[in-house]
Amino acid sequence: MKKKSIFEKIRKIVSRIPKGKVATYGDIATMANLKDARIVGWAMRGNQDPKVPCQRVIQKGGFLAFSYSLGGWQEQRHRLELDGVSFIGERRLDLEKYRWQPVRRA
DNA sequence: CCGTTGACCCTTC
DNA sequence: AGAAGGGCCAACG
Repeated sequence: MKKKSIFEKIRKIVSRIPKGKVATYGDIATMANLKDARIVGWAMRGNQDPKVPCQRVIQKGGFLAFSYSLGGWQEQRHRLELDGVSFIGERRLDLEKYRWQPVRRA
């Protein structure tokens, strides 16, 4: 069995985020069996794959990431708006409403 | 192999 | 209530 990089794992998880939903780095880190959210961000930063909706990956509290490699947080916000996500402030969204939780009761 | 970096989060002063 | 620092894990040089 070939050793898969964490990016492969993260990419798979992020790809599973449904449209109109968002996930935090901390949650994704937990999903990937990791203990730190930085690794999640690091994986994206080094590999901005268009197949990975890294736009749906935000910070805790619903705040967008400041360093979005694909054009900044405003570009990320734009993409999320296209997903149907309503923003509260300049770079904040309703995390309580759009938080993607994989196994939270059917 | 050791040191540095990194799109973060939490605890403490 | 606000600000500062440490911590954790993985890849790159």
